[in-house]
Amino acid sequence: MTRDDDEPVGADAPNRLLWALRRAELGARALKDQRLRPLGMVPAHYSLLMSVHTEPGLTGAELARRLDVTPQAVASLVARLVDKGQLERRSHPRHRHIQELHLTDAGREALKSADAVIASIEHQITERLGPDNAARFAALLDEVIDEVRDSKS
Amino acid sequence: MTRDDDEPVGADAPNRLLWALRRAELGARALKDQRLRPLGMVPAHYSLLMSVHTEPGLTGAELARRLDVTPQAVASLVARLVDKGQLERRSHPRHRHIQELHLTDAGREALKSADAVIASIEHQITERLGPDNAARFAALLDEVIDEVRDSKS
DNA sequence: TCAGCTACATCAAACACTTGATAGGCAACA
DNA sequence: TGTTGCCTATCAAGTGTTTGATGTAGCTGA
Repeated sequence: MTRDDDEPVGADAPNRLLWALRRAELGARALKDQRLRPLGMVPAHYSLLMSVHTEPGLTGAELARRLDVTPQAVASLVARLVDKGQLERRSHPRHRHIQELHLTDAGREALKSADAVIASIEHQITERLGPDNAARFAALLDEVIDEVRDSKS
Repeated sequence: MTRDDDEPVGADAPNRLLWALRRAELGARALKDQRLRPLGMVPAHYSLLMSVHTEPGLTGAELARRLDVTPQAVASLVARLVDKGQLERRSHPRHRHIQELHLTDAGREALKSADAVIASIEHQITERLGPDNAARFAALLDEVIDEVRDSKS
């Protein structure tokens, strides 16, 4: 019986970690989407508003890097949020053709509501895992982020 | 100073867990994509082939549920993989208009190469975390999956 | 001062996926 | 033995994102 290589792939054990990571993120995204929708918002809008709130004056290009999407995708989102009156474009003081992004009052209000929803999901998960495990989980995620970032470059 | 609510959202601490989860998955996906591309494959193809390998005879609709996408998206992927000769449609013995999906030899070969790549990424992360932490990480991910699945329904 | 470089923004086309709607077949139940 | 209901597959249209390419403005070094 020397036909160990008959099986094209090993048991699913080795792939479980990445698979679980994908499933968890997929599920979390779906949940966020479900609970954000009644507020007329989608996760992508929330992420963008939150980024601008954290770093006011961000440009479209920088935002694209933060969110890991293309500048065009950001432009599309920004256009929509500007239409909704939640976001504001201001021209950069030094570079005229560059646009700084800032939240409007309506944007801050929308973000506040959305953040309450996100925080509640966060809280729900933290409660399920327990505080210690939640902290450990966050630390492990950070290490995974580091590892994949390093080996990508 | 009773203006604690001046800040629309709390510190980014409460949102760190979901944010980290998203970043980790995003990074992992990018890494998979980067290393799979030289093999002429994308993560979506890999997932599909792996699912069919694990459960031969899967139908398009069932596959859609496994992968959390719509049947149409699956049909599109399947069509491409059939063109590449890696996947085969067979009509279901009882239900004629239903198509079972099976890997071809070429598909098994492609999956084998791709799985080696994925396993190496998995191994790399496991090594970084350490075996104990990797196991704990997988367990925590499973719990998160459970939690979001339960609260979605 | 003036090339060359870099970075931002944006237009246009291609692509992938979703939502919505249609058709056909099997099965269970009256 | 119809007939209702569910599930599958697939077509068509709409949406969001990426890829590719263009124009423009500031920075840098000769």
